[in-house]
Amino acid sequence: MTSTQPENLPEISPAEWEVMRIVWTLNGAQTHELISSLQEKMDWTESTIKTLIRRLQQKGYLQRQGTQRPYVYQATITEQAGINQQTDALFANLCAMHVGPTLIRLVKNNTLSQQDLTELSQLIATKQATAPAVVACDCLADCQVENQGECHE
Amino acid sequence: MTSTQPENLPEISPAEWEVMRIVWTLNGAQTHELISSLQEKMDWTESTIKTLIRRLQQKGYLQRQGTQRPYVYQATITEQAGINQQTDALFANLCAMHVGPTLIRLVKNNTLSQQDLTELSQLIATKQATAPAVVACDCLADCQVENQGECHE
DNA sequence: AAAATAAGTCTACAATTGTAAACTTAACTC
DNA sequence: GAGTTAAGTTTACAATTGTAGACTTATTTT
Repeated sequence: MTSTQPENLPEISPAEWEVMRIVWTLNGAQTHELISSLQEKMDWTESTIKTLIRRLQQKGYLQRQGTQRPYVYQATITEQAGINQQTDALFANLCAMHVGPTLIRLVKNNTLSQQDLTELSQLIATKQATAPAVVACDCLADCQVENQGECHE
Repeated sequence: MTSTQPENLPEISPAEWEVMRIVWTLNGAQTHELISSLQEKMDWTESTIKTLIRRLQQKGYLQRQGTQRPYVYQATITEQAGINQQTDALFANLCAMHVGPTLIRLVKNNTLSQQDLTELSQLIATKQATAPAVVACDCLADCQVENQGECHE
């Protein structure tokens, strides 16, 4: 897997993630926008949201625009970069053997556009040229050596 | 997305996840196996590992086998179920518009077996019949209505 | 300019998580 | 069966996270 930690920023927590989504979606947002958007979805007080905004600034994911007071908060990384960070963190800890079935399941369960599917399909065709017959488990340091494929049995 | 919370067990934390991987891989394990396996990878004391084992039991993810003392700890959910739980939790919080590119990236960056690729390819062919031209953002409750596709611009 | 409001900061506190020492109990070894 | 060792339990403590009240400072309104 390729690791995509843009800098070495600390991770975005689930609650903080909700704030980032709005900022990304609106391409920057003011406090009151964040408050009203988030309160439609989450049962949070203003105070909670302000805390999350502050922590995201401290962590380096949000930056204020300008010096006048209705500040606009901007994200310091793109949404896709944020998503990559989250997915990479997750996939880095999955058994290699289970990644295939997991991706199949995700493709199955999510709505993809025609273009996504076309791209995927091309990508797969390319990969088929060099794909191995099986992907071995990599959960144990010595799995291949000692268990010779006997792990997960 | 399909939600896969097998029961309503609390979530498995990252450190706990490492323990589960070994249990899954070895199809059940004793304390000393967990300790030696994990210490090859993580810089943890025995004590830390014992704590994680205990918490996993409390959370309902590990169960002891038998009554004699070298207990064997068994997982109460399959590895794939655990992985599904983790990935579903993550994907449930991604903007629908970004799921496609994210899956493409994951397929690109991971090693898949010939069979995985074949299955994926068939799945994609099936999906192409009914896939929409575009997948709209679902970050804001009223994104479609109010922003008419203007979000994320 | 005074009042009202919105924005921002400070402080707080409980739950979860990472990390681990110390203690107890069962099992194995001589 | 006494001692050693492995396993299991209890307790602990700091960091992070979720959650939020209270206070301060700008900004806007009348």
